Amino acid sequence: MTDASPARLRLRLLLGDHAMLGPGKADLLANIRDTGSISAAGRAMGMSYKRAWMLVEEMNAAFVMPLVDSARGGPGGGGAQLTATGADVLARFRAIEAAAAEAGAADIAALQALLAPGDIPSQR
Amino acid sequence: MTDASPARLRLRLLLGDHAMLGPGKADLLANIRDTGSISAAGRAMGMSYKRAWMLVEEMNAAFVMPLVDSARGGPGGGGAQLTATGADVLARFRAIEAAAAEAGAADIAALQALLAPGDIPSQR
DNA sequence: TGCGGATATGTTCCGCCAGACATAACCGAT
DNA sequence: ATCGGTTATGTCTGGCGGAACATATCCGCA
Repeated sequence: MTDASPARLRLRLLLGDHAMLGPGKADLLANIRDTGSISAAGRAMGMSYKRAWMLVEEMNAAFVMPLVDSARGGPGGGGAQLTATGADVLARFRAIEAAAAEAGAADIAALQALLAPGDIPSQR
Repeated sequence: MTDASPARLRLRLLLGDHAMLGPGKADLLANIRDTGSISAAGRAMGMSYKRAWMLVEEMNAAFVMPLVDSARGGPGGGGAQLTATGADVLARFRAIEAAAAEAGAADIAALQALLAPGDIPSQR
């Protein structure tokens, strides 16, 4: 069956000592790629610019190369795009998400079958 | 020192509408099974009894059958053990964790190779 | 050459969640 | 009958993360 239900598996990678990568940063990367701007990406996901920028700073600092390339001024006042490393990191995180969801699909379904009625999203 | 073990992938299952199962609850289940007591399990993991009990209550409410069976009074003042459902849920969660870690191992390693020096735990 | 939009960064303030503390009820054991 | 250890549950408070607000800076463009 096609899995029409929403993503029910959130995973967070503890890569370094304090460097971590989770759904929030991944979504932010995707939105930056789509919008070409940190502030627009933040707005798109109801996140303050400051928070978005802090996350970008964390990611840029955590890896050998920045994941997001930003420029002040310029056409439209400035902008930001993913670097090749950024696109790679995002793609790999999505791949891990997909692989994990697939690998655990059977057990996840089994757990959902044990859920109490009323907590099941399809049956409100 | 808290994390000498290579815990590099934390996953959290969003099973129902608001029911979620993560590493904290899984560890709590394991400790309850080992100690036979909610309070002892909480102490073992540096968690207040109240928090431990709240997590147990959440889990018991989320599933069709309780995961933890508890009794007041009795030998030793009382106690708690995992039900068959509880043991099953715990085992399945561990299985999902293992499967996810294995399924994403290659990409995780690739991401770690992109880490900036200084954040790498193996090079402390 | 000033304007505008975006990045970059600091400060202040408030909500809320986690833990500390308190208490009741339960029941085998002594 | 009392004690002790545990479950069960409420209240209160402090800290902390995040939101809101404020600015400074950059640079293409009209």
